[in-house]
Amino acid sequence: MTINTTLDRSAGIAVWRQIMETLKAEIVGGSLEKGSRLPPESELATRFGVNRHTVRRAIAALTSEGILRADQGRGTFVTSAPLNYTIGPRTRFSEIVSSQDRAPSGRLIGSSVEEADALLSNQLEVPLGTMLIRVETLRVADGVPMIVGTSWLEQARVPNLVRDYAESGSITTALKQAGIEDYKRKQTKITAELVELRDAQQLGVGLGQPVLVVESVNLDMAGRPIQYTRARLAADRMQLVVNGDL
Amino acid sequence: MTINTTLDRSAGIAVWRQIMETLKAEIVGGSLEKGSRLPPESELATRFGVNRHTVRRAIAALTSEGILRADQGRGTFVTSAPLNYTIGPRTRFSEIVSSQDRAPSGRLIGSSVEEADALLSNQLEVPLGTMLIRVETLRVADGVPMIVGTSWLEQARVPNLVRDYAESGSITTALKQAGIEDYKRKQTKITAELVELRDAQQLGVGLGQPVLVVESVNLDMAGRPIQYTRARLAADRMQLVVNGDL
DNA sequence: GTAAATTTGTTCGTATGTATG
DNA sequence: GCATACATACGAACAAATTTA
Repeated sequence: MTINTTLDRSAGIAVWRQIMETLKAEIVGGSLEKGSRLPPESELATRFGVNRHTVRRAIAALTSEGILRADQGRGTFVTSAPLNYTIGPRTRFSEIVSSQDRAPSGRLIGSSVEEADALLSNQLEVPLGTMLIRVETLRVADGVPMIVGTSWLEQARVPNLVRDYAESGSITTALKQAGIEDYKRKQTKITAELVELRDAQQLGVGLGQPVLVVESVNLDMAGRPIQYTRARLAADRMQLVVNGDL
Repeated sequence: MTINTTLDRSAGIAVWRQIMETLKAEIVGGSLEKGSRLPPESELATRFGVNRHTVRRAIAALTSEGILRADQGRGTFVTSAPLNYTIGPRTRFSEIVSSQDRAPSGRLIGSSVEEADALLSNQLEVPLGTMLIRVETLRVADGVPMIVGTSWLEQARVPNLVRDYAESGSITTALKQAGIEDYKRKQTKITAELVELRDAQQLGVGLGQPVLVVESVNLDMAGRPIQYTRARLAADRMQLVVNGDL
């Protein structure tokens, strides 16, 4: 299925960029699989109703992102497949990534201690003003930034979280060292926004691009909220997959 | 909180558009409330490091979207705040998006017959070239357009789908008349994209805004795919909520 | 193995859109 | 409104690498 390709020439978005986005969406959507060959530039130019140069620029942008590779005389090929991120009761980023043969890594990019405001006290079921640890993390697969996440946890329950996370690169491991053996997802809220500057820099996403925003609450085995997270996902590289009814 | 902004001059997105998106994000984010006055153009020009002409163009775009109103001599004011519409535990996503069945305030905005391409034949498990019915629907809540959906079904299995849908306003009913008593959701994929021109018009969303894209497959009771749907949701008005007990 | 066809890569020129001052 | 600089888009031609007949 080729995605609808009506180009808008007065929206303040360059045509080559609109074509780039369309192609990327088709790759993420699965119409163009990893390893498959793109139609020739001349054919794409006809399809989009533009000059071949314009298609070439879109391809060049995708090439510099590592999504395509062009071989003179042979064609242009899809080099990276989209990462599918399945959410469910036992969502673990590292499990998802490694099951798709990619090397997972989480990096701590910041942390602070702050008091619970109304939203956080409600989500974590703690009194207003409770001291919370806030950690900012960047999750990378195969060297490609995928997710920027901000998590809040009750400081009293995980006093050494920042140190343990920095050592292991894994929240699961850090929580275990605080005596929390396992946890499960309570609820997940999903929406889309335009990327903010800091996230754009962290994710290597262009300004004006959309990100998936996933807000979630994790419960310990006693059903008590342990972690509230607001994650921003590079939408052009990821897709959430939910099995069964939604 | 003003959203910090580094402008990119060769990203294929015009500077006036980057400024427009930044201002819109601040309005959506609540920094600029409805009725409040924008800083003067000259001040915004300084803040963004651009010429006043460029700021004016961004403001003009927001004015034509009905978000701002400029009064000569007085200033520029925020005239509309975005509304939020949450899909929660009480609102089944499937009821709203693909099936549009039990509460048929969905409207048929188009239909056609086409051959299955690689993606569709894979999703629906039919041979390449199988004749499919494609239906386009628009879902409106409280008079506000929320979702544009495109569904494909095998024509041989539901030859009178369009007529039956038009009569009943319900895909469930139309499927029953084709002998398909019930169906269930197989899988849902979620990603975010920039809105396409046609969807922007249908949804009343500004170009350059993100939409949630939800792709889903429905199975009949024998486990055979019956319907593949690709729905686009106005992300600034909606939020998907997934409960942990999937 | 060679020639032709295909496909990407490069270089001109021209016109239009965007942003500044 | 006007002059300037740069980015974007188009068109034509040709070169280089590869595949196909």
